[in-house]
Amino acid sequence: MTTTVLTRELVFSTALRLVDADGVEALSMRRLGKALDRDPMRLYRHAESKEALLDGVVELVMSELHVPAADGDLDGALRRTAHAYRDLALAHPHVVPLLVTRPLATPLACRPLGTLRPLEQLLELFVAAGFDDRGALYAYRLYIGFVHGHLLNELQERVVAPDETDDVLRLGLHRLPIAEFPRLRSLAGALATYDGARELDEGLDIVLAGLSARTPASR
Amino acid sequence: MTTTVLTRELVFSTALRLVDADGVEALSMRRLGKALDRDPMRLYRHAESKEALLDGVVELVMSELHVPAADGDLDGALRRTAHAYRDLALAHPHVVPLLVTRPLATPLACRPLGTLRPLEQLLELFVAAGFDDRGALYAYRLYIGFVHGHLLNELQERVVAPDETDDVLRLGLHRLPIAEFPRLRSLAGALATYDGARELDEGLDIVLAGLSARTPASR
DNA sequence: GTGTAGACACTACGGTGTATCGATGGAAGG
DNA sequence: CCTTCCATCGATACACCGTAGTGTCTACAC
Repeated sequence: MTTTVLTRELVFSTALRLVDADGVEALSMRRLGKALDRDPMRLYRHAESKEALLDGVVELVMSELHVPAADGDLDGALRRTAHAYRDLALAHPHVVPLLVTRPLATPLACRPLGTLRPLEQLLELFVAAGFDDRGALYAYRLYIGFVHGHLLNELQERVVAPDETDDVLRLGLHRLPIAEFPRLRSLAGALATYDGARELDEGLDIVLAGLSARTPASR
Repeated sequence: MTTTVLTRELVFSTALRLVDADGVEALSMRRLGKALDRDPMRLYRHAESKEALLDGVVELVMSELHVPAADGDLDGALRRTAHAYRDLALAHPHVVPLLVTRPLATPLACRPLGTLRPLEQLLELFVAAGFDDRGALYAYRLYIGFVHGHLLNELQERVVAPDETDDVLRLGLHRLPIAEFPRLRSLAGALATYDGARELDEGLDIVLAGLSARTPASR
C-alpha cells in the first residue's frame, strides 16, 4: 500500500513516464491512476482535466530547458539552447507532438507559466543584443520556428523498421513506384547517414547569420 | 434515404469537413457515419482504421499543394509553394496538427503517396538547380522545416479571445506576473500587428540566401 | 436454382473522460 | 467525552469511443 500523499509533481512526472514509455495515446486517467495506485478520480485534484494534464506534461519538459543569461555572446547562447532543446526532444520524443501542438489550442497567456519562461528568457537575450521589442519578437519566432522545424524533421527520420539491414528495405522505399518517385528512391544512402546535430548546426549558421544582419548593433 | 453509393472520396472529404468545422477531436467514426447517413462500420471498407482515416485527411489536403515545375527560377518556385502551403494551412487550420504530427508516427515510405508527391517534386526542383542527392535532401529539410516552423508560429498567433478590444486583455497578457515576464507583457502591440505573409517572406529571404550560398552552381 | 460477392446494419466488448454520490476519518467546538 | 463538520477518498454511472463479429439483402455468374 502506498502511504505517501499524492503530490502535483508525482502526478505529472509519472504522467510523463507513461508518455515517454508508450506515447501520448497511452496516457489515460485510468492508467495514470493505476500507475499511482490511486483512484483515477483523485487526479482531478491536481489537473482539472485531461487537457490540463497534457499541458502539465509539456510544462514539466519545458521547465528543464535552461536558457543562459545574456553575456554578449548571442550566437553562442542561441546555439547552446538549441542543442539543449534538441537533447530534451530526443530524451522525450513522444512529447514533441504535444510540444508543438498544444500551443495551437491555448492562447499565449493561458499557457502554463513554465512553458512561457524560456520564451521570456529568449526575448531578454535578443533585447540585450540590441533588438527592439518588435525585432526581438521577430527574431524569437524565426529562431524557434527553425528549431521546431528541425526537430520535426529529425524525429521523422527515426521512424523506421530498424531490423532490416539494407537501406532501401529498412526505409521501406521499395514500396514506392519507381516511375513516380525516382528522386525519393535514390535517397536511401543520404537518408541513412543523417546527422541531426550537425544539420541543426548548419541550419543555425544560416539563421543566425540572417539574424545578425538584422541586429541594429551590426549597422 | 441516401441512394448514392459510398465512395472513398466522399468519405475522406466529409471527414475533412468535420475536422475543418470542429477540429480533429470532433472526428469520430460514429460522427462521420452520421454525417454520411451510413452505419459507422461501413467506413472500414474505405479506411482500414481511424489512423488511416487521419492519414487520408492529410493526404487530401496535401494533394492540393502544387509545386511548380523546374524552370531555372528556384527561388521563385520555393516562394510560390511556401505561400501556397501557407494558404492551405490557413484554409484548414485544424488539419495542421495532423500535418506536422502524422509523419512522426509513420515511416516515410508508408505514408500516403499523395503526401509524398510534393516531397518528390521539391527534391526534383533542388536537383534541377544543381544540388546533388545529399544536398537536395538537406535543402529540402531546411526549407520544409522552416515553413513548418513558420506555420506553427503563425497559427499560434490566432488563438485569442477576439471579443476584447484592448491588446493586453485580448491576448490575456494581464494574467502574467509583471515581475517575471516584463518582456512578454510589453509585447502586446507587436503581437497584435502580426503579418504572417510578410514574416514568411522575410524568413524566406534568409533561408533562400543561405541555401543559394550552398548551391554548387553559385561557386 | 444455386452460389457468390459486396453493400449495408446491428450488436457487443472493452476502453475513455468526467459528474455525482455515499462513506470515512480526523479536526474543531461543546 | 461526544457531536458536528469538512475534506478526502472509493465507487458507480453516463455518454461516448474504436472496432470485432455476425447477419441481411441485392445483384449478378454459372
